[in-house]
Amino acid sequence: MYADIIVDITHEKLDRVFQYRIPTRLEGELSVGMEVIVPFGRGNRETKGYVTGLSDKCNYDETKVKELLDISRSGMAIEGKLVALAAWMKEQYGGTMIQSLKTVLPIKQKENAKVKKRVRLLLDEEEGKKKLDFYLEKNQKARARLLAALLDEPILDYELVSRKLNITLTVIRAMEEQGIVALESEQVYRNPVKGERIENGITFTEEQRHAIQRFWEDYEQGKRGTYLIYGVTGSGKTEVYIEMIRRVAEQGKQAIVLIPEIALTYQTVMRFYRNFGDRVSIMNSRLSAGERYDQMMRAKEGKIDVMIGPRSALFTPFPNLGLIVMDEEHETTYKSEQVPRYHARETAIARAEMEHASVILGSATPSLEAMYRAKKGEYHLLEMRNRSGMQDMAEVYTVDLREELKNGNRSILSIKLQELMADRLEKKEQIMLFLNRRGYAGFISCRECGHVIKCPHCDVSLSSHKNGKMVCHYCGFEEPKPSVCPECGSRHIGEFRAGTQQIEEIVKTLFPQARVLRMDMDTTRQKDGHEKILSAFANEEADILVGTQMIVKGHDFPNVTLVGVLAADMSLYSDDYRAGERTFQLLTQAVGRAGRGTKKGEAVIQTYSPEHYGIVTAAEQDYEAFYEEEIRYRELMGYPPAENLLAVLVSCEDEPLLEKGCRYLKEYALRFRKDAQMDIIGPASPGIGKINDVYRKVLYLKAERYDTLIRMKNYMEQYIEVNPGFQKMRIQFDFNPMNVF
DNA sequence: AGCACGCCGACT
DNA sequence: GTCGGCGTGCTC
Repeated sequence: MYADIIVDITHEKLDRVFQYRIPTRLEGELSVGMEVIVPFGRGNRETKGYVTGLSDKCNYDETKVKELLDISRSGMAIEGKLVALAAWMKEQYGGTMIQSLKTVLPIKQKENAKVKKRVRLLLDEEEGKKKLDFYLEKNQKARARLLAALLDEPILDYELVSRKLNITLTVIRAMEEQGIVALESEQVYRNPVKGERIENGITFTEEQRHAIQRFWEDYEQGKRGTYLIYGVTGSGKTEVYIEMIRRVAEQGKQAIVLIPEIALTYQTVMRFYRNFGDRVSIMNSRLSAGERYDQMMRAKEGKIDVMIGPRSALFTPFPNLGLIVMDEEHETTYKSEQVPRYHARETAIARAEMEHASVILGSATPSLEAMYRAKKGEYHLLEMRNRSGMQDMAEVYTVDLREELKNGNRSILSIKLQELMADRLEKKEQIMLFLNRRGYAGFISCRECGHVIKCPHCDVSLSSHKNGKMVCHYCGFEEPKPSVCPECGSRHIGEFRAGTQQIEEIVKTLFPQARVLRMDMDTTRQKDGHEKILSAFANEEADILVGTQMIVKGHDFPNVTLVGVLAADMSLYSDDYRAGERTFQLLTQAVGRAGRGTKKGEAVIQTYSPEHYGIVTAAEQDYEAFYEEEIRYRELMGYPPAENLLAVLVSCEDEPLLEKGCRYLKEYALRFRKDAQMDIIGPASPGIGKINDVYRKVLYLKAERYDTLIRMKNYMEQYIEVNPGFQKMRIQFDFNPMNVF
């Protein structure tokens, strides 16, 4: 037996697997994720390493393979656990072990290393000059070079010495032994935010107290689990998280708080700072690699109790993890779009199980997955239905755009919305106009009757292609675009097209006196564009903010009393099975933006399908009703979470070969399904059929049980590895995908 | 990163 | 010859 080992993860050149023979006495004892001691390099010095795989074949010159020495009992603590998590991720989501390890372990980068090594001159100037003459005389060039530089500047960065002066470590060591220089390292931690701890005697509502108590009773008894806090906007979820974390931290354990990147605002962070002082740290994409690494080291050394950050913060190397909080659990950014395509929710639960910690999921509009599991009893459901403040929910009007057309209004702004806008401008209150383009993929709909063309097999909208056809992204079904509506015969059928720029223009012509701000991909491209626009709007430098979904997340604008959702259908008829869920979430958030201050808010939802349950339930702010309806659809169609879906993305430069490969793969998979319940649909063309001259195809496997899909993934991975025909093809797996390819 | 190997100039 | 210093390249 042989073991794949990666040695201590510090150096780029060593960031690959080395194979070692497993001594008979350790056979059966060794498993993936363990920390071991191996002889390494010419001197066979003992080095720490991690087992990343086990096999009975030797892929290297048999005579050069060494035997591994022992299992390391000491450092088994943190990295070992994360390596085990990486192994779980590889098995769960596919890809290579190295890819998983890289997402899990903080990589020390050369110039950003935690310890900054410096070389210091120990001699005074006179002695130094004498020594320099001596070196020059003896023609010891490297030493002379270093000493000359040090006489100029007595302390030099090691980095500079080795790069610019081209002095190797051996030279420095030799001079160190002679007492001429010293090599020292200084710990420099960079802490991105400072704040002081303020104890606040907070009083909880009945619901908040109940949620905390439920969690804490279990925790004190040593019971760990996953809890879903379903709490409406304004019910005070953050205070609950903070209290739970405080109690866990008091027991000497640490907590990770995951939030969607976009919600990582100054206000959120300050709330945690006020409670945990400098025992809390933040991760975000704006931190440099070095700062990130420093945060990880602080965590590892027990210098902080709480780490806040997006998806990647899940891998904080806490020695004694007690709790993982995932706020806005339904957000799609928790799913990684790179291999391994892991979902932070599942991965958090897996990590918590491995390290005996609990997980708190929180949302005002829980994902179908989370609520489904909660209802099945896998998660504990904690509800908070009342707002802790006094403000009432906004009044919502649903406008039928088909009626508008009948009444001769062809504008994107309905009469109702125009009236309300005029009223707000008069009262000097603010307005948000929201165009939910997310997941928008050019569906075909009738402007007169609202009919949308769908796939007869998959019950998702067909996407319009430039070649005059409509296709299904799941099964590949194709049909020519119709010229009249198959429902009502109207000629007003076509692609729904509207952009934020056009809306801005229309608003400006209708209300020339209004100050309009636009926020979309174009206007936020520059650095901090996002923040600039939002703070300008918050300072009431504009009356109307027009934008895509990015305007409805986070930020509170107390003076906004009107929200207009211009075309709710855009996300409703995107081409994947999560369209309804996404629409409900976006509408709920959008409506929630209105009337956050003292004044009551109103919202207008414009749509061609006012009877669609996603829209009706969002207008009524009725999550329960939405969930019941949506889960029925998922069950009927076999979509997650009722069943499980695995997208297999195959790509290849050679198109005919790709098609052949997909057919083979499908046949092979069908042969191996044995008695397991499983369907395969496709191959279909993904949204982008070709990237950089590489063609792509997708197969979807649908199964009742998740482990059936994992087994199929493993079969397929094996199959393409041994079959030389697949050499030129790349294959990627995506479990329960959030987006269509 | 850390170690040995081999090249090169200086000195017995 | 051979000794010590220095740069290069490899590590299962």
